[in-house]
Amino acid sequence: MLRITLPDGAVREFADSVTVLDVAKNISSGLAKATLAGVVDGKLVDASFTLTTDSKLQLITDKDSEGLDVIRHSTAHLLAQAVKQLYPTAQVTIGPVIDNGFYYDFSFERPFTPEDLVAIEKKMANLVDQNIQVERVEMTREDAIKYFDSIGEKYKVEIISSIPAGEVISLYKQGDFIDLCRGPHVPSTSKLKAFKLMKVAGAYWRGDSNNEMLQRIYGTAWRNKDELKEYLHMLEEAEKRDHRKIGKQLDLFHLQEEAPGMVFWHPKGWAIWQTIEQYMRNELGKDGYKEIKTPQVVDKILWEKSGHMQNYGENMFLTSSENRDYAVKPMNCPCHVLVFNQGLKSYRDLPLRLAEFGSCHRNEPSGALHGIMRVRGFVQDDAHIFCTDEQIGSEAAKFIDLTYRVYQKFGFDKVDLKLSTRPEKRVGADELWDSAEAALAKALDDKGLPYTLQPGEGAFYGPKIEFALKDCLGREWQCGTLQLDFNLPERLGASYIAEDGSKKIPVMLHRAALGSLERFIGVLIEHYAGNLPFWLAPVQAVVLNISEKQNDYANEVYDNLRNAGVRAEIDLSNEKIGYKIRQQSMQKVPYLLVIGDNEMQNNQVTVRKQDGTDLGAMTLDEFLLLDK
RNA sequence: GCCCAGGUGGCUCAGGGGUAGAGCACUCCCUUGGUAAGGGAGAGGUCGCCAGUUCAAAUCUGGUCCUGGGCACCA
Repeated sequence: MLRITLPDGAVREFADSVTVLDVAKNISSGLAKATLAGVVDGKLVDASFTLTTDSKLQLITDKDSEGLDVIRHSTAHLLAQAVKQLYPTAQVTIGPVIDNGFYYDFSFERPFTPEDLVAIEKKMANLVDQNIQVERVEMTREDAIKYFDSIGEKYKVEIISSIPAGEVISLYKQGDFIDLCRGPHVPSTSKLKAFKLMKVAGAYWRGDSNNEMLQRIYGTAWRNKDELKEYLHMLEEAEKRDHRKIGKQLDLFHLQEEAPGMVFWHPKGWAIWQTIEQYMRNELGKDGYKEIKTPQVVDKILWEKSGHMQNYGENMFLTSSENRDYAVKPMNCPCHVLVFNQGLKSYRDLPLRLAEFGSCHRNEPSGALHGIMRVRGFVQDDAHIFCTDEQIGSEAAKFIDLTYRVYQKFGFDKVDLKLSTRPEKRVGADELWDSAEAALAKALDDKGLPYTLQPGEGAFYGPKIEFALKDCLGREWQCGTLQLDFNLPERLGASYIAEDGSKKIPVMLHRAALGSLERFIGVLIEHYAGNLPFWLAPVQAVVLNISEKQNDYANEVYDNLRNAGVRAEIDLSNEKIGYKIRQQSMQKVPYLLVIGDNEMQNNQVTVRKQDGTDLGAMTLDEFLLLDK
């Protein structure tokens, strides 16, 4: 007698052994049809899994997130099966589930073309129609290696060899296609109803750029056609928010090949920039930072002393003059230490917070560039805090507060936090790392902020906290950062006189809230789809006349707006009001001020918001109070 | 840096060995019109760059630069 306990506590009894699917059938035929897999005592298994002892069982259908993952995983196998049928010489490697879908990496003698994708997708649909059963087979390690070796799948052989001895080797067979896989999988290909192949891309075998480049086919898979359609629609909408597209439409900036990875800011884009910079300058002032400015081009010797030449040299732009070698600064930190080093410092001077909107250049690999999100020339809202060991915690807390305050102002409330701890290759005593990591973790915990731990991902000179924001396509961009540094002050000879009269080396905190302003503006544009809030909008209001008769009055309003500090423009062109409103609406201007005979007579303006709301007629003073 | 796909008027894109096309934008004229495109006329391109094949190259080939999607990278 076998007792199976279901999630609702109900117990069903069976003779001796029973499969997951049998249990589903025992409950209802509808459920049996919907069952994709099961969770037995916490472990995800196939629907064909046989239970032989009393167990807890949860049936998995496409309603469960595990079910969707199983669908995606099985769709990856379906892709591999289709590829093997169409191109028998292709070798299979790995095919995991990712956000919204899956990919599968192949080794093949020629690249897959977009036409190939169409053919493969067609073949996949055909295999679904055939309703092929998916079976699990277990093998010994030797047999599995022998088998994959015999069919020439050398990557699979390599994978099996790296599976720890003692682990069960499971294979999945659907028709004539057999793949090494942990599983579980859907019981038959007919369960896969909504998928689409998205793109081909190169990817290194085992993620190592020294290895062969494989061909990765990306796909998306869903529970049903409607969900698939919804996802594709979401992607289209996200593309409309792309900062590169909106940057062009709104005439904010451009990039061109004469300066790859460096931004040409246009008047409207620069207006956004200036607003942000001024705002940050003010916030930094509130927190006791002192702003400085340091050189762009600095003797190579400094970078050798700082360790940048050795550790970061490949990414630095070099130049020379009169037999002296220089580097264009990739970071501001060494220069800030040089400022700190001017004059004898006392413990009374600490914490010393030096801020700079410093322009940096990094020679990023060409393939890494991405709009204004990943560039070679950028400016950070950078600052370095020189402090004692004891001050690390409070300074970290103060900075986290600043960052959240600032993000909130810009409209971001979803931030991913990461704490990166000591890497294998590092400087500084372990006790120092212990206390530094603990100080950062405590600062986060004290504020009740959840974070992901990234063990070993810290910089060689200290642990760090990273603040990441997401772009419209879900890509994460690191913006804020807080890094402890026990190394650089010492290397560059920074010191202060402690309370007891001894000479000590200060700890240095590298920190930026927005990170690169270029990237931050890119994220902002996508976050708001170009509809920036009033305080950030490059053009805040446009004065529109109905006809020539109101030109003088319109100009007067326009002058008054600018005198009141509003970034205003005026359109007196010989066009109908509907046309002008369309033009300015597409430019995403927060307020349009319409002036006709009525307004002129009453000394008013009629205000139309960007979303189309008509706020009616009001005096200019009343308008100016709207966003106060 | 690596793999793949692109680069055609200001913008979005079509064309694809025989002397370059559309829509929008732009200029001028008519219209002075009340909340997302009024009408007419006109101007504008060495088809990314450099070679090669050809009687002839935007079109084919090679190289190169840039952009895009991934991968790798992001002390």
